[in-house]
Amino acid sequence: MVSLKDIASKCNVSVATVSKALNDHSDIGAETKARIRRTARELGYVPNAAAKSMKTNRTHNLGVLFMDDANSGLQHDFFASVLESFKKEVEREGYDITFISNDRTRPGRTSYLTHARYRRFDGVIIANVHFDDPEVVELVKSDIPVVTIDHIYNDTTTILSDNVDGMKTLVDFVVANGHKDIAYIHGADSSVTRTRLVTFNKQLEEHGITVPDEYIQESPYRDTHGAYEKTLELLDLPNRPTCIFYPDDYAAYGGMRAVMEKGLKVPDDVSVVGFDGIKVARHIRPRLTTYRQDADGLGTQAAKNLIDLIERPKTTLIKQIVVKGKLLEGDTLKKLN
Amino acid sequence: MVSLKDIASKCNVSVATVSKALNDHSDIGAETKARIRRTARELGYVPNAAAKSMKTNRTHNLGVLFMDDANSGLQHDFFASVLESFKKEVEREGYDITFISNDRTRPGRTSYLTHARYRRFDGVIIANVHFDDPEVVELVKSDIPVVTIDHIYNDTTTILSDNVDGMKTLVDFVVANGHKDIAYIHGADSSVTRTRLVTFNKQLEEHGITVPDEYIQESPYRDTHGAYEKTLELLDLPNRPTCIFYPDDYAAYGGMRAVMEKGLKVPDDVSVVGFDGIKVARHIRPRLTTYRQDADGLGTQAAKNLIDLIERPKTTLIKQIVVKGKLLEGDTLKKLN
DNA sequence: AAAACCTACGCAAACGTTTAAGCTAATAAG
DNA sequence: CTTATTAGCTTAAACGTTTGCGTAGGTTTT
Repeated sequence: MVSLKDIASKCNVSVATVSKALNDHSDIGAETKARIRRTARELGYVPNAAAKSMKTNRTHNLGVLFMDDANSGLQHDFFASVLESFKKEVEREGYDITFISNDRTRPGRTSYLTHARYRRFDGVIIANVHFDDPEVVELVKSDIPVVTIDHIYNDTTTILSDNVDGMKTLVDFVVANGHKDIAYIHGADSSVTRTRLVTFNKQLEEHGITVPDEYIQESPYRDTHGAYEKTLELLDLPNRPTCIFYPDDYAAYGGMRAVMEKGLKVPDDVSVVGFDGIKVARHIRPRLTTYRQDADGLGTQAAKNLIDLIERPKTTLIKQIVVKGKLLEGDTLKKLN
Repeated sequence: MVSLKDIASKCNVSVATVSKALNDHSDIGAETKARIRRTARELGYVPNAAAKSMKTNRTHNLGVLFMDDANSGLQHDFFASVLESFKKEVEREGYDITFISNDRTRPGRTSYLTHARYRRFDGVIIANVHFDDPEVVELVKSDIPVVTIDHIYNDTTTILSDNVDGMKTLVDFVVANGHKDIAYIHGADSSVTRTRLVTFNKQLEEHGITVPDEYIQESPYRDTHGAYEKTLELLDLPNRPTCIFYPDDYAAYGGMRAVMEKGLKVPDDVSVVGFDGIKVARHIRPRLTTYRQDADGLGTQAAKNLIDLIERPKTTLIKQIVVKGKLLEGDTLKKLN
């Protein structure tokens, strides 16, 4: 590997001069600069990120921490979308991204924070983990700039999908279509889940609709089978709901399966409403009626804010940024009026 | 950040001793070692990957290069699965992964190879890119250990999905179910596409079936709309096929839509066969009949072989490893006999 | 013509490691 | 009792950068 030293000796200047020339410092003569740069190009010089980072204390490398319950990792559509746009945005600013390994079973593994320190990440984005995990909390509380997705900590910038708007929008839409018997299979307990559930109840109340207890069920996120079974229970109810809300689109597909297997039709007999707006759903008939979270927006906002936090720590505030999604009208909601 | 130096002065030993103690060298006394290690723990010492890499010329960091035509990035199910298992496997061996940025439009960007050199990746995995892109070729030809997915270069270890087996299996299965009029909408030209197409024709020939030219159509990978339109054309043929093969599962869904919109039924009127085995397809009815590529196997093999290449260069051969998938029977193929 | 000021470069230290080689004192061998 | 051996530690150089400070020579100001 060719280093500054090689260029220096070839140009008969000092290493310092070469460094300054390549970094375009003002105290190097124009023709010297040109000569050094030409030589650098000729020799195929590539700077060494490690050496650079030792001096500058900046790696231009960001850590990504992610893990969901189902351990779906990168196959989690929503997270993949967020990460993809995050990646694009940070790359524009010259940053790379590296995963913080989350294999908790590996012998000799280090904590998330230790890993982040080892790699000297300039910042970290955290999504979809167990936010109350002590290791996650430790990382969040450290001096490393952090942006979280969909979870609020004190003193940490958070990018939130607008779950309130989402649930309100869906409820309003469903009610506007004449539904009154609306069930909700919500996800496992988390701040997001609570927000949605509270909003669900509140918004229906606004419309003067009360929800019987047995209409509210719980099933993990992205668990088609769980949703399938809960749906069967709901369908067996004497007062069968006309519409069922699901925690996410995957679950909704599980629910649709249950409906069909009962010999019923979506949406003629039962309407189905998802949450997420996974990409593939647009390509499948019937199209799911759902609330599309703006994953791209979340990723981009996360990137911008994290970089601000890193590069302009003095002037950057800790913020909570809410990103609206939008209703995706599909074919799984029946018009009752 | 606490460094070896801090530990050294606290323990009244030299920095060298600390380094050796932490790396368990044999020429440090047992009690000294213990004392140093305890102090390191107390001070919260975390080694500096950059400094380490400068001395050892190893970063324990691997580059990931990926881009598909549709620019779906991480949202590409198949690649996400491959990458996920690759990631898990390399993390077990103490490696991290970092993306090689592929935004070709960014001003001041560097080539893939330059990026890889800048970060001093120990190795690189390449998937789904334009394999004849000069920048990719440059990277492959460099001295950096490389493993490619689904594309063969000379002198590069490749992990291949068994497209021959896949297509044979599908053809055999479809023919065994009594189909004789089988159309194939294949993907855009690539080595994978060619392999599948050749095998498709050959295997049908084996069964004594000839395929009319108009049954062979082209539509890009993962393009539901393209597949939709080609399917419409096929359905308008006087000799309408009884079964249509698609380049991938996404495309298959596009095809199914076309069938439905024509007022026909899958599989009663037209059978549909995909390729890939995307995860979500298992949750949606009707279940797609397809060939599930073993993405996990590909990722794991890629990881193992890349690490071998890095850690045991002398004794590791350049290989081409074929990973079989398996037939996924769904509900989209009609039994005609 | 002396004083002040640029311009363009070099010097050297520093970042945090690793490691070959050297040194000292204690122990084992002859 | 001398001499080789060994255990345990230190010294110092090196990896490839960046950057504050120094300085020599030239140019401008008084």
